[in-house]
Amino acid sequence: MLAVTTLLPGNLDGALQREAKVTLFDYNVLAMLSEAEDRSLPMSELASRTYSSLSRLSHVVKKLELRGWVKRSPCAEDARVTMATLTEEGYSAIEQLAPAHVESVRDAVFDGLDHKDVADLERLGKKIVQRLEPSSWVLREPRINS
Amino acid sequence: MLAVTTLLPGNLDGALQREAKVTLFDYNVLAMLSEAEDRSLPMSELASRTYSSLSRLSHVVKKLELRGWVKRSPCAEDARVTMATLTEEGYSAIEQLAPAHVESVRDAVFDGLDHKDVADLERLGKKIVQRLEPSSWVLREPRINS
DNA sequence: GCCACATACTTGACGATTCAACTTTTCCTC
DNA sequence: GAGGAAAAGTTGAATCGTCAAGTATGTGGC
Repeated sequence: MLAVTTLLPGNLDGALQREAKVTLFDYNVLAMLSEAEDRSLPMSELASRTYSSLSRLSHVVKKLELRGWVKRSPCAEDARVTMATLTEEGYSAIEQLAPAHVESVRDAVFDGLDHKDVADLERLGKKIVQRLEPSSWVLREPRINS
Repeated sequence: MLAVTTLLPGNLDGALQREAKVTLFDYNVLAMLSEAEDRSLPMSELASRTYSSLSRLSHVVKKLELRGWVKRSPCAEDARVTMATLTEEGYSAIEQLAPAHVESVRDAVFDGLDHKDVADLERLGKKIVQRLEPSSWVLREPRINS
């Protein structure tokens, strides 16, 4: 497990880094925003979807904002929350990055597994996440179009 | 998978950090040394067993040396290699840490899985490592006393 | 309607990690 | 046996992540 949890992020991160000076975590932030309604999420929601602390996210979003990929704005209903929104540039950025990243993931993981393996992987992954973060969104997800 | 590879190391690392100001990676370095012959390994071998770069390992071993847990010495046969050796203090340190860490791992992973799950986990883990680092020691290990 | 507590977020400092450069020693080839 | 490539480490700078502290806003009890 140590091998997997060390090598896999390292591998994916390395590929993204070489490709575009972007971290796996950066990528994931952009990805979550790109899939969200209005390409926007409150910081705390984004933190929980990326499994990160608010602090870490705050630093990273600042960096991404400097690159012009994300912007932050206050929320009308609750003055405590900050909304992070993907900009057009941010959207094109992730659109460009996605194919190579998907390919990396396939390469590193899925090309070596058959259908049963993938099903097992999902089952086991969920069981483990269940213990670590029972409230994680991956455990909800009823998959609308299945 | 992202959830697992993020939450699991985070969880274990956090526990060790709180317990003893030690990283999961530090722990792993100590553990690998403690299981090695003479509690010693060449830096490069240690790096490969901990899935780290030589650079990362070098920094960490320097830190552990400062704590008095590890010492480094040149190797007679090959003047390029330096040997990392666990000191007595280092050994007691990991002896003290181990029970709590094992408990964390059980808690986070194995308590939620049955026997079949564990077998599947091993199979999948190996398949993935196979693609990422075919030379990894976890794939050899014929388990002498099984 | 005020006090305490919880939530949402930011910041700065510190420690960890990566990256690129460099040194030293060994191995290979001619 | 000289020259060049590869292997083993180390180092310093830059980036990343974590932690503790701080601010501002909301919420619930009395």
